[in-house]
Amino acid sequence: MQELTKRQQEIIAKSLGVIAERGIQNLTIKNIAREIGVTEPALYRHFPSKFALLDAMLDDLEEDTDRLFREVKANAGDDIDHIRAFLYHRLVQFSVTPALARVIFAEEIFQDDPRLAAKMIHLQRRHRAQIMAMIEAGQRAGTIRADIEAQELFLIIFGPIRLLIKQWAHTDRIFDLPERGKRLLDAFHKLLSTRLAGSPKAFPSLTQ
Amino acid sequence: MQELTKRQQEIIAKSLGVIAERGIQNLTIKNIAREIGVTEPALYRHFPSKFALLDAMLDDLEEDTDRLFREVKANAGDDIDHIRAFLYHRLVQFSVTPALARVIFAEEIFQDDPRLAAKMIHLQRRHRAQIMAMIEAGQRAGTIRADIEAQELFLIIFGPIRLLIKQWAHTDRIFDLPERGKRLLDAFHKLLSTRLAGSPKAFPSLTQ
Amino acid sequence: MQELTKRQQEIIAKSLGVIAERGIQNLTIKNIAREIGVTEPALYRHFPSKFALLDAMLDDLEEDTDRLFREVKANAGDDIDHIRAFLYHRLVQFSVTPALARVIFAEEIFQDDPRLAAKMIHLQRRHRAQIMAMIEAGQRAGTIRADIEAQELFLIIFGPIRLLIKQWAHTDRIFDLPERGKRLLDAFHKLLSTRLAGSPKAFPSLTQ
Amino acid sequence: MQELTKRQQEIIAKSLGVIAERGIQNLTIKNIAREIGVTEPALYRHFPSKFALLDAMLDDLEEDTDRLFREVKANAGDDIDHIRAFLYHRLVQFSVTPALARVIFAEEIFQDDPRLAAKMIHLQRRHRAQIMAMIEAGQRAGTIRADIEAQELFLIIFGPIRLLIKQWAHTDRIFDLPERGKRLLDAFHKLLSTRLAGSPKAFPSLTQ
DNA sequence: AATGAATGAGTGTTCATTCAT
DNA sequence: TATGAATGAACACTCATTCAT
Repeated sequence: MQELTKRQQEIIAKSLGVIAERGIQNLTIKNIAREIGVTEPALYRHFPSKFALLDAMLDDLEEDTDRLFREVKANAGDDIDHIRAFLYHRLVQFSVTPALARVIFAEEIFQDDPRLAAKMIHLQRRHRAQIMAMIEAGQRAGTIRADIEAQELFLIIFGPIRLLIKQWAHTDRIFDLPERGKRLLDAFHKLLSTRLAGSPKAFPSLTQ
Repeated sequence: MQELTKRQQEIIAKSLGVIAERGIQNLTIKNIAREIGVTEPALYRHFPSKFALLDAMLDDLEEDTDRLFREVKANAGDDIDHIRAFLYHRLVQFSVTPALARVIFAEEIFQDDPRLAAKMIHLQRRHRAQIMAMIEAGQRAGTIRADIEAQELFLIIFGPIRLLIKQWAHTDRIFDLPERGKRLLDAFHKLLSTRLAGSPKAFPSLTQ
Repeated sequence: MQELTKRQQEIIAKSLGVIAERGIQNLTIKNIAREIGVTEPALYRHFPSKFALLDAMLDDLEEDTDRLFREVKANAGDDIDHIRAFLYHRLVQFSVTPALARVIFAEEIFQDDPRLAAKMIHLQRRHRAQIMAMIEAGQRAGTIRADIEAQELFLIIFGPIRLLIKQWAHTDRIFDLPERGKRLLDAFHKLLSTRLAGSPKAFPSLTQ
Repeated sequence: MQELTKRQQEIIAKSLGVIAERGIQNLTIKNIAREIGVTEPALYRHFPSKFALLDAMLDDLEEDTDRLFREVKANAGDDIDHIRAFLYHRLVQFSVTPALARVIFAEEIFQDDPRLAAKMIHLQRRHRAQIMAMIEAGQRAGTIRADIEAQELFLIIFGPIRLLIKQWAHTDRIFDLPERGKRLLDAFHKLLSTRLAGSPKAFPSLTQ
């Protein structure tokens, strides 16, 4: 989790580009090198191995997500607002950097290296824990319906978002992801909030 | 979509075995051949290419799903019952043949071959259409809440199920998938049904 | 230590050829393949890895040596005759297959793989034990001088032979190895035998 | 054979360290640079190529050996004493700088570059000539038995020493090399000296 | 005197596929 | 219906070396 050099950041960025355009199974050293305009060995000056590159990529991803969690929590609103804001800005993030979506869904491939698989699982577990904590807090505070267990609510909230992202990625990003996401989040509001109907809060814009 | 020979069926079955045990990225001709106990060229007697094999595998999958749809619809109950029954039996199917779960989530890899990608998308589109039709029928019949569009309801129903399956696969199938699925489906009942509370129908057992 | 196929034997033979001509550090898959006249992947049909190839080569070597030991012991003569016969025929073997000499002296390179290093050491230990046993038997029988410990005698016998082989290999095999060996073995006779002077036995010719 | 700078000497010393710890086949520019704590290109300030480095290393080696010869000859004693003293102090040298042993036995690798190979051979030839001269002088003076040719005596003296060093290096230097060497040298005394039994001279300690 | 960034050639290895038998 | 033997293309990675700074 150390600081990345400029070049390392560039490599990760271009790698995400390769993933976005050709899928993660085509994220080869050769393809990355070609994208950057150098030969393959050049990459090894910046990352000691492909594993290290992917590892740094996942770290980057985790940091991004953590930052989003922090920013969302720093804003006003109750727990349900926080969850909705997190998910919304996540979708915005994806729509800006579509490769992230493909990375998220690439567990199958990370599965190949046990260390990356472990990291991916750890990463997902942490995010799940964050969301779960918000849900439970909302249930205790009475803003989220409590007749369904938090465990199930997590699936009900996160599952549709994931599926939406997947549909978006698979339809060549034909629709506006955040826009469709809003409708989904409104539905969440209707389904899960204990507040009487009434338009839910707008999403605060974040610094990044 | 032609009839498969006994040997072809065996190859597909063993291939699913390889996927279940080692992931789809390890579904190589060599691994399949080893599993069956023949040499690699032998496979080419039965399928002209790896593509053809995967193609047949997807056809198989589609047929399975279609059969499940038919059986579910043949049973009594309203639309919401049908949807719940379909999803429940899907989970049972997965828990019996875990490889199916990995195939479902392997779109990334099928993506490599445009023909397979198209087929995968077509397949998913068809299933989505079936579910959507049920949802819309339920909304018209007044059994499913109509204040959320069918489009969103589809995400809200299918997304959590997919995520549950993924969690199950990624935790080495540590929990009982159909059992956890039931709790999720109960939650769906609470969220989506217009019927007053009351235990939802039990799931009919199907022939297969 | 299983049976080798014809092709495997050929590969080992050609590999020895590569070693003889270009040194063991140039024993690359590419060079072997080129020598045989196939592409590199073809070799992997016959040996699963380069390690397996080298492993089989060492096994072959050990078998050869063991056979020589057996044949030598089957001949008449006392222990000192056996030792001398073993060494002489070893030199003949080397002069026929010069690559063997380079393999013998290639421990440095085998050292790279811990499994091969272990095998090489095991192999040398076994041969040393065989020679030592002969020396000690000779000392007990009174045919070999006993005022020097067997341990030292082993060095005194084997060391010069090794050095002679090395000189021969390093001078591009300019001299007749067995011929020069004979003179060395005669010297051994003078130095180590308790028998009165007199020409030592001639070397029986072996079947192979 | 020009003077080496301080930095060049350090590089050679660290290179010997790399050889001692990881073998000569791991003597890469990268490993040397890492050992010294600089980047790879830095080495090229001090040696124009890896060849030049190895070349200087061999020169160093030769100089060391020559110095030992001179010092040994400067001491009292007859030829057989000189030979024994030379060998003994060589063993001491090796036991102090184990890398030297690995260099000595790395001819295989030097073989790759014809210039280094030539140098190595030249070096060995010169040492051989020195030893041979001593042997022949001893034979003329009547202190070394003359019924075996000097050529063979060289093998009989140098071969066992080399083999001992090799055993020592290959057993991770488990035994005391000079100590075991003494016993070997005592055996030489018994075998080669014409002097009647009686403890051979002790080894003079040298200045270095 | 040293570095950051790069390279051409080469390493062992795996892949889907072909072909003669 | 299967095998033994092979292949072209690709894979991640290492090597000694160069060059601008």
